[in-house]
Amino acid sequence: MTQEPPPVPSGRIGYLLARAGGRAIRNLNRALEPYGLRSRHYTVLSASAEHGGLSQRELGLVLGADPSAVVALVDDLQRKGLVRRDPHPEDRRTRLVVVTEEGARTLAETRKLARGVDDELLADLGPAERRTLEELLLRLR
Amino acid sequence: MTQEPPPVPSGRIGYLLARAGGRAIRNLNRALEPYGLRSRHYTVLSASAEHGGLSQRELGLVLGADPSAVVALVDDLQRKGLVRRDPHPEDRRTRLVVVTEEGARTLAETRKLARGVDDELLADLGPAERRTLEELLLRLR
DNA sequence: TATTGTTATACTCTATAACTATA
DNA sequence: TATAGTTATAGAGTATAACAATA
Repeated sequence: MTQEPPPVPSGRIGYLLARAGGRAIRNLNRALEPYGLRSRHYTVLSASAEHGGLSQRELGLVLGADPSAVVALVDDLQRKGLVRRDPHPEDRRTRLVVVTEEGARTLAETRKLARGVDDELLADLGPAERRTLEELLLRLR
Repeated sequence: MTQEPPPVPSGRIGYLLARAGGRAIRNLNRALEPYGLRSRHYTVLSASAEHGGLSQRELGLVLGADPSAVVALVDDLQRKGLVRRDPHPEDRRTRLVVVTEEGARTLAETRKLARGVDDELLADLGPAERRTLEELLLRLR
């Protein structure tokens, strides 16, 4: 019976990122279950709110997801009354995803859950280390 | 037409991790295509080689995957002759996943690809920053 | 009783191609 | 011709439950 902790493949930053990221996503999914939402819904909601409305193409870029995947996510949020699809003032092809008042309320509540998941993930890091990590992550390609 | 780069939801380290990790995984999958392998196969190969043989249960912990998912991955690698399932000397339930000579050769080649994916991801970071990032990632829960 | 590996299965995610309406 | 959104669909990935062999 082996007792050692599982080893980690050397020189694989991508692997470490994906493993920790996957864990964070799974934890947030679990936390969002009572709302009938998943982490990607939260990201759509959060990104739309911060920008005051985003096209679905832009949301795809934020999520790193295919536009076809965005459609289903926005459908879900719209069905729950958390976002609207407004016409774009200049381009009639484009539809702006705008957070409703109820969406803003849900966002405020779920943001706490998202922060909680991050706090758990980063529990062993100090505030300065946490900032360093975030800064480095933002500079990845 | 909006010209700004897509914004990132604030205070979401888990999100940043998952996004960068997902990109790294996709890039490695693409690079491994000529070998008929995917990034999870590479991780199994790499972890087994470093430890000199791992049980499938341990591989599941390394991958952060269900044991049932490990079975299929090891099946694939065994079919290609890159790993063997050896009996465990002390526990007859357990089967040790051991890298074959051909597996070691494939690992040496694909390791270069994995390093290349990491290098691309980290192109904007200096060596010290890169070490810092890796160290912080290893301390995440 | 608990654990390792296995199978089957269902569900989610992701990726692709084709279509429409607009530009 | 190119782009935004949409639909349908196939393929990966993930999770769960049940089972046999072994502890």
